[in-house]
Amino acid sequence: MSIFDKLNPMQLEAVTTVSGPALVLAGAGSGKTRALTHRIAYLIEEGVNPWNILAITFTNKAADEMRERVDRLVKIGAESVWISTFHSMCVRILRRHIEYLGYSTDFTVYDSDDQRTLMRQVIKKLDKDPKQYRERGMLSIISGLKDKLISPEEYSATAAYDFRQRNYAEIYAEYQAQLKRNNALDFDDLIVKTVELFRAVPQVLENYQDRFQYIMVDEYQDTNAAQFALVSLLARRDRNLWVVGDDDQSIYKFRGADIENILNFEKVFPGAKVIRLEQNYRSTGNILKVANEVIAHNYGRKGKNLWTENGAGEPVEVCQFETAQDEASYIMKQVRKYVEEGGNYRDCVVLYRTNAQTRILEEMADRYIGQHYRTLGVNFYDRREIKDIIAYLRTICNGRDDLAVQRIINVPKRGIGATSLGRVSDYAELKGISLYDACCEAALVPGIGKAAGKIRGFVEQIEELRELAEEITIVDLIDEILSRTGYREYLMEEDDVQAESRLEYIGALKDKAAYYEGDTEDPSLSEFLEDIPLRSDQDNLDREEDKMLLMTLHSAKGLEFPIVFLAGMEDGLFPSSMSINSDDPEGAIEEERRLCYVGITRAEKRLVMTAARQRMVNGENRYSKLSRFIYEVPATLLNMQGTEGPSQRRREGNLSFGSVYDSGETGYRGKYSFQNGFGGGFSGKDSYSGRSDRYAENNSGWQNGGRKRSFGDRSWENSGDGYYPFGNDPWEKVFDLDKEKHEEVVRFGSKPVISKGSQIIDSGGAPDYGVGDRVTHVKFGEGTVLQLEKAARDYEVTVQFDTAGKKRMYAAFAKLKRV
DNA sequence: GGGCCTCAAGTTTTT
DNA sequence: CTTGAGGCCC
Repeated sequence: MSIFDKLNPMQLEAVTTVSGPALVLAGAGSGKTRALTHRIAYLIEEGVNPWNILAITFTNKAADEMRERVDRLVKIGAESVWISTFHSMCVRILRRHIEYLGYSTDFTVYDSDDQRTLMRQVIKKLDKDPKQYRERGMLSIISGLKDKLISPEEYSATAAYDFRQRNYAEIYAEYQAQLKRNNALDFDDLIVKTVELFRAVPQVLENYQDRFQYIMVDEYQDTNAAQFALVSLLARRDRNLWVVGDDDQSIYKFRGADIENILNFEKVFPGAKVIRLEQNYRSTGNILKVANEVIAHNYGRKGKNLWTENGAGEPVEVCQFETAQDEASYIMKQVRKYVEEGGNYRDCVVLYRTNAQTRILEEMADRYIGQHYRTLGVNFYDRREIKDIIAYLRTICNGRDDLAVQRIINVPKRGIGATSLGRVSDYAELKGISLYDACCEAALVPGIGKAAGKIRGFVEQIEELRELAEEITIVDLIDEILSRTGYREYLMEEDDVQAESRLEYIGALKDKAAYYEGDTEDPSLSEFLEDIPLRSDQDNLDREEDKMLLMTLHSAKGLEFPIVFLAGMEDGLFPSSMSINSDDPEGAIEEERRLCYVGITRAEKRLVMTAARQRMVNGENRYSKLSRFIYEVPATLLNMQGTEGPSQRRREGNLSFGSVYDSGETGYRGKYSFQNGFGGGFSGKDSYSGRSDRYAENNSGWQNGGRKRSFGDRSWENSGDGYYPFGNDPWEKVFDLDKEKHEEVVRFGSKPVISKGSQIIDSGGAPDYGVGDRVTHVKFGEGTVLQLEKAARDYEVTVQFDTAGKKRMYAAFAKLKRV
């Protein structure tokens, strides 16, 4: 019995395709990684030297997992197979050969934070208006250019006649020059420079072509033009390129992933064999049907039809709640129930569109399931305290790292401000030395004055630490940094609330250092620091730990869970209003739809999609309908559960609209314009004349089936009842009366709601207290109202608090209670 | 130099 | 609401 006997015919076909270009279209849960690893085993069995095999993934996690599986599958020679991410592969190549491109081999890799710092300096240096040329915008333009392998020179040539583009070109060129001056590469450069190297030095390319005769690429749908060029160069000679991907799971277009790479594979590699893996082993029949229905709404697909032999399973659940809090507590209660019935926390995951949603979910998780959850959120290495400590380590390790020095020279405060730093920096540039070296001779810097002594203090600290670093472990070195520089005290003083957790994170960094030192033959600080920019939180995801996970949909790619909650299934949130209102709504929404498909197909047994009618977004209450993606699924496939308990808000009665539209229970007369982008689903042009309650019942197939309805330019037939099955949303009643001002006060029950443009702000209305009344405030305690005046959208109240002094605030936010 | 204030902005992000 | 950056004043 061979390891290949368990493969299905298509998998076997994929695995035994040894030479020539091959495109494996692998649907979600169709055994993609299995095919990949088995193919490596097969190649070796067929006599291919493991040394000649290269497998490229996007994440460290995927690479680690593949490594492990190959090791298990292949007994001899597995360790010689090169399994790596695009980026770490490029780092390895560049550390050997980058001198051809005029960099030195000990280059630093800049992470996104470093990039922003550098970009800020570039914009300042070139004296560009920071309002018009924002760091983030510039970086994304440059990243987009690099993804397409467009150099500053090439871009500059095409941008000759456009003022704005000329400025972009100038910024790009300067940014690149600064990187080079710092002997640094950003993430995109890792790929770009490797391609440059291969193009510039044929013998190096040949060297790697000899080495990598069999190339495999995972998640091929996520490659960008630069990565494609890299792979093409390597595979050009032998044409043994085997790629696996799923066009329906391409969710990184916004980062330059070019779906065309997969759609055009056969054109670029004539004679390519195309193999489809369509049997899904992961999900129940119902879940798969829902996934297929949703993704069928996309155009220009390669076309796959996923099927499964698994049972139908339970229907997919859809639950809409009044608020995001209700939604979150429902999810957590469901998890708790599942565990009480014998399940494990680790079977469950909550997926959502934006990181902003984590707060409420975590709050409710704390309340209902205690510590049995973990959030994949901000990257560990992106935390401020971790970056600070790393900057110290970087400075100790290598004095030429200007960015690191800039970060810490005044953290904790040493009285070295922007002016002094600027003087030292100018001096450094003038003399062509590094910032740190300039600090070492601070006394010579013109106009430096008293700051010289302070800078000397900093240099002495670093020098001491540098000497220590020779003798002690990295773990101890971190402790020395904390105590000698006063960083620990600095954290304590800065914010006592977060200080403790920040110190815990630093503790975690020490753990990582300890692990590295224990695990490495000849540990060195520079090696420890070297690949930190290439590491992410995802790498340490521990699925063995019995904890429920919270993460964004993007982070969930490649994972699977018995029970998946898709939270925030609201139009405007998912798909995001950004996508709905983008220049290319069709394309942007298709990408969101693929993301939805990714989310749905993570589920093995149970899928619950939840939404809130009302959610705080950017401090404002936003009302939303269910996501359009839910309406793309025939209602018969879904178990619509309505809200958990009756809606308090709806019981308050109907809205009335200022003085113009004041109505009773039945609804409103007049012309209603639904706000642009608000709540999703309707564009600014959409309007309805008549009674709003009729709108809910009769217009556009709101609640009855068989009517055509549309969102923007797209329209489709309602395939049955079940649309908007949850009664009248408060949202329905909110609209924009005054188009000039885009601002109107409407009344929602007893509570006025103010709308502004496409946003809705909750307001407290007239306070139930007056001047002279005694009131309490959650934070400030008791006090006496001194003044109360009507402001533009709210009342402004001035209170003399007994202990907290005099405060002036908005009534709606102050939430004062009469005593 | 640094504290305080105001203002604007705010997706997703494997590396 | 939250965060960050720049402006202003001491």
